[in-house]
Amino acid sequence: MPEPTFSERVYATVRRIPYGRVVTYGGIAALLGTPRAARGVGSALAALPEGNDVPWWRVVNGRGEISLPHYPGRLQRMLLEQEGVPFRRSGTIDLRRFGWRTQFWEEDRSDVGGRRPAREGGETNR
DNA sequence: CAGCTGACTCCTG
DNA sequence: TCAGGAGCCAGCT
Repeated sequence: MPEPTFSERVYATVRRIPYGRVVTYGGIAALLGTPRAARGVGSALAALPEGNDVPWWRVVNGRGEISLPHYPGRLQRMLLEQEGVPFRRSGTIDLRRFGWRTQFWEEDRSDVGGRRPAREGGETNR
């Protein structure tokens, strides 16, 4: 296992999320060093097999809500509430209180979400 | 190797 | 607060 795939690294990171905490897709991507790969994180989790040891339910979107519109039984919400993570009436989670390492990327999100860091000089680095 | 798709995120009106 | 549009990534066809 010389070069773990992106998905492998995603799973490894998700396994480190503490019980009762949640992380956003973009947050996982940022921890992996690729803050713009939030979509890739979603794809990786979507490919998870049934019997896995990855707490995928602790991953939510940037607005603190479940990103599984077509998943039956509200399973993710049930599991989170079971861990003590409360949902507001609007169906969102307070990431400021339950987000793991949330304040870390609150300091600088200029790289998150498909947006590139400004680079006004217009200078071609080479 | 080109083209699509999607458990994403951000900006603007 | 909500809808529309655009950008970025990994995995599949």
